[in-house]
Amino acid sequence: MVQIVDDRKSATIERRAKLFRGFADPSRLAILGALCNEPLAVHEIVERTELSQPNVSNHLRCLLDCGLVASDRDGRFIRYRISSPRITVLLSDVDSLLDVVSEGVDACNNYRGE
Amino acid sequence: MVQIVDDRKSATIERRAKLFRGFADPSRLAILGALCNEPLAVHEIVERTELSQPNVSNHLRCLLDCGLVASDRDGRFIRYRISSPRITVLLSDVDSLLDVVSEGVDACNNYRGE
DNA sequence: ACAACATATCAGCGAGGAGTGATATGGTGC
DNA sequence: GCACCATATCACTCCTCGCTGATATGTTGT
Repeated sequence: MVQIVDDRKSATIERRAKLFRGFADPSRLAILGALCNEPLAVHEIVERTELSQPNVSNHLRCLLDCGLVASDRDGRFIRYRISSPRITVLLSDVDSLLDVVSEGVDACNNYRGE
Repeated sequence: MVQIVDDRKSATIERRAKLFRGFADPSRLAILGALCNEPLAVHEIVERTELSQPNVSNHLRCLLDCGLVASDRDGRFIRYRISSPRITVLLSDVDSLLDVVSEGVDACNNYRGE
């Protein structure tokens, strides 16, 4: 019983962490940022983010499997788009949190992030 | 000019990524989750999360420097608390996003997260 | 069917972070 | 001042992730 509750709790935490990790990468954020404006094909994402094509594809695969983006075939293109408005909400909430803590985040070098 | 804009943009993306990375760890999420209910001293966090004491201290240092938590000395204890309600907002955003994508997140094994 | 473009996949390398164990610092009450 | 508790710090190892380069798959027009 306690076991089950603990398992559930940690499962939830693991999920949250995993989802956060989906956002915790500059490349994926760049991709999501680009897709926030409009759906884009892979080569368009490559152009705008200046990431390599395999790199973009790899991240898109990850984002797709996680359900953060969706894809539609359009001729020989594959058009990707944000899967849920909640993602946009999350991204803008992060920005408003950054308004408060950006200074500290920049300064934090413990587990350095750059 | 374009340079500057690009730098700013990427700086923002880097910041977002760094901030997300702050949340992208089960231990830190457990700590933040514990602190969401009430301020706690370190040893209390250790008890509730069942993490090792040095581990908790390390993460607290990181969270403190990033400005995600704040601390007050109380006798020989040091009491930590969530620094901004926006953090709670962010955490609940993630949960509501998980309502939609948890299935996919569980399934995603590309960059495996467990 | 073939050429050209769009996208996906894979192996391998390099780097950064998380946890541990041992130890140091700091505050408290006797 | 000393024993004790609370917290912080440090060195080290392991593991995972992200990027690249080469290549495969797939689609379209001729």
